[in-house]
Amino acid sequence: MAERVRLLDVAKAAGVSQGTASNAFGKPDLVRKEVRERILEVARELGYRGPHVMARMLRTGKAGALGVVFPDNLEYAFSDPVAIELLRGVGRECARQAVNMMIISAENPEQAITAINNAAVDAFLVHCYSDDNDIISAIQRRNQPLVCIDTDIAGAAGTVVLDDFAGAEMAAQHLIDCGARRFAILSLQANKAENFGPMNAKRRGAVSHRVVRERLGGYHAALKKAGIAIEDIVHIECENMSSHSAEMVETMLRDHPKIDGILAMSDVIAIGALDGARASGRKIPDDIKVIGFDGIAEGERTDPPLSSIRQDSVEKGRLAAEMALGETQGDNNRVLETSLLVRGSTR
Amino acid sequence: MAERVRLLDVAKAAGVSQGTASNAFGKPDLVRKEVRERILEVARELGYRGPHVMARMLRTGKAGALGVVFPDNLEYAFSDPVAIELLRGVGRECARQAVNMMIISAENPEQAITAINNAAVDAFLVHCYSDDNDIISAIQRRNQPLVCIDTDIAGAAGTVVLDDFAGAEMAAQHLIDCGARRFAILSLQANKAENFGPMNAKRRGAVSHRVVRERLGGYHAALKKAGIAIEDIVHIECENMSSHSAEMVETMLRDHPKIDGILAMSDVIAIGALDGARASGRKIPDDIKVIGFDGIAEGERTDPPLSSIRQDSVEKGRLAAEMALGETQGDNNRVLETSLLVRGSTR
DNA sequence: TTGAAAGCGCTACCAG
DNA sequence: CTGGTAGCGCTTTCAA
Repeated sequence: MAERVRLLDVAKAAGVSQGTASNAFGKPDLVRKEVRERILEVARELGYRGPHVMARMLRTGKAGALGVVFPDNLEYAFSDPVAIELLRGVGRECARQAVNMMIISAENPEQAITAINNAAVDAFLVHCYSDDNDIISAIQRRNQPLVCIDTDIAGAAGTVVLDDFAGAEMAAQHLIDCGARRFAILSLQANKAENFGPMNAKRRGAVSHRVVRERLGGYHAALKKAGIAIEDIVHIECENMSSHSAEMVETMLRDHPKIDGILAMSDVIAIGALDGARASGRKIPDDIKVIGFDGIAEGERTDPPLSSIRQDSVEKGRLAAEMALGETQGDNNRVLETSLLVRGSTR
Repeated sequence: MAERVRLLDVAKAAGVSQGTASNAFGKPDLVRKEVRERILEVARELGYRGPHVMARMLRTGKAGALGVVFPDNLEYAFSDPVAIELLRGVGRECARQAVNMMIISAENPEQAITAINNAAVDAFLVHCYSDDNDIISAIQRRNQPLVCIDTDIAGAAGTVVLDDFAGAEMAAQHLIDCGARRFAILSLQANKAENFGPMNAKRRGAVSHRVVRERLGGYHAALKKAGIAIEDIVHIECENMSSHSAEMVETMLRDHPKIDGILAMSDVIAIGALDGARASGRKIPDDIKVIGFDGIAEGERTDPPLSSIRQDSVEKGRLAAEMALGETQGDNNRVLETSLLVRGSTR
């Protein structure tokens, strides 16, 4: 590889100072047209590739990139449909603001901390369920704007969450309206430690993930209002994977054959629930009604199509990116609304 | 915000030279344990946040990130299931090599060029169909390793493509084996210019996108061998969107009601074809057989489940990332194989 | 408008 | 093992 041509070389060859040459590239208005064109011409002749990115970064202190981190599970970003929608929204806003998008990737938490420390970015976006986390501390140590999605983090520059309580309440109320009386709740992971399977009262009381806590609260509120005792509800903690929830549901229906309403905290879980219920010989929605949460596109093509609580994940991502990149203008705590999406699995 | 603490401040306060302080962070083995611990202690007291990323980059010349570009359509990355699988593979390899992943984002080609010039990365990965492209020129101007996926680019450090010809041949042969005789080919976009709708012979001769050219060749080879004249095949160029291909197929079946085999160049297109055929009153696979290309997960849940040519997009992405980040070891032109995936839409 | 020169903060080298 | 120091390539004052 030939030796790199530097701005100074161009300046000398063009007979101008380095400062003027710099302006020819970065602030064309400040250089007389004639001079500017000569500089660009000389640059081309010398094979100058334009200002060195890292040098400019160091000088200006701007990275021109937004860091995106998924601390709970770093490969999750490209596996979960909801995370992908989020990324689509983030990408859209980044494009609008002419900023690149840095996905922080790592195989384990320790490596993630290094990855964060090595990332040349101007701000961070974090999607996670938990808030006590070495990864998050590492981000905060960088002392750059940090916006978190779906959880509250102390000291964050902004927060974008859903009105999860209201959404869950809506879901449960809908199943009640459809005539369900014996409920199972399929929960997302509730704590840092993986502990899948039936949840007893103690575990339900120790939920640390905000999303799970809120949605559980919403479900319970609606069911209680309908005269259903919390103790009569079956609670199961699932991995956010259809194949896993399908198994869980098969087992569950063996132990609790009278269940006629399933409240799933994600559509991915709900889709597995449809499979599990069908495999257990149930007709949906006649024998069991199922409602998910998120409103992902895949829910249109399940058998039967999945009812859900719709959220706008794309907009959630876009908004978060806007907050992270923005000049912290005004309201930094956004709560987005959800809506009921009725499809075949509940009617 | 408080004034930034620099490494020199730490060094002074700890009574060591800047070089030693640097080593305490970056090359701990070179510093006596006792000294190192004092340095780290002092750093903590002073609130030093660790080496400045951009400064280190400038000094070492390493960015610790891989740039990923989708020149054909910059929002495409998070919309197309195949692109997402690709990203998952790229992300996996980046994680393995402890490198972050920079998604180049932009709203238009001009802005994309700026985005590329502003990206602090060590190598580029490009997924595209066309090879003549201002965006690609901009990447090449950076003079960094460039690996391209699904197309050949002159001067690339590496290339990962599919054996598209063989895959397409397999698809067409399968439909023939299933008894189809009157074919329609639903093509991906064939050229830079969008020109959706029926393709005449002239347009078929002017296909610039490698993937389309190869797959078309494969389809034709198998059909010709079965005694079917190319002129009797209906060719339609589709946008890679199910809703679009569904419309196209409805129209097509009105004009060519006897079609009994559909060869789609992507599963996304094929899924729309299923919808369109069903809307036109056809039974699948009895009246029409449909086979896609890619083998995406969504194909399992369509009605009926979609037959396809399976490719391993995750591995494709991973391999490309490995080549881009690697020391250019050995074979830089990989051709991946495909396999036939028979499901309900062809039996 | 243009030129000269001062760093941005760090790592790598070389000498001890 | 440690210290001193050059310089990565650029942008941005400040003066002319």
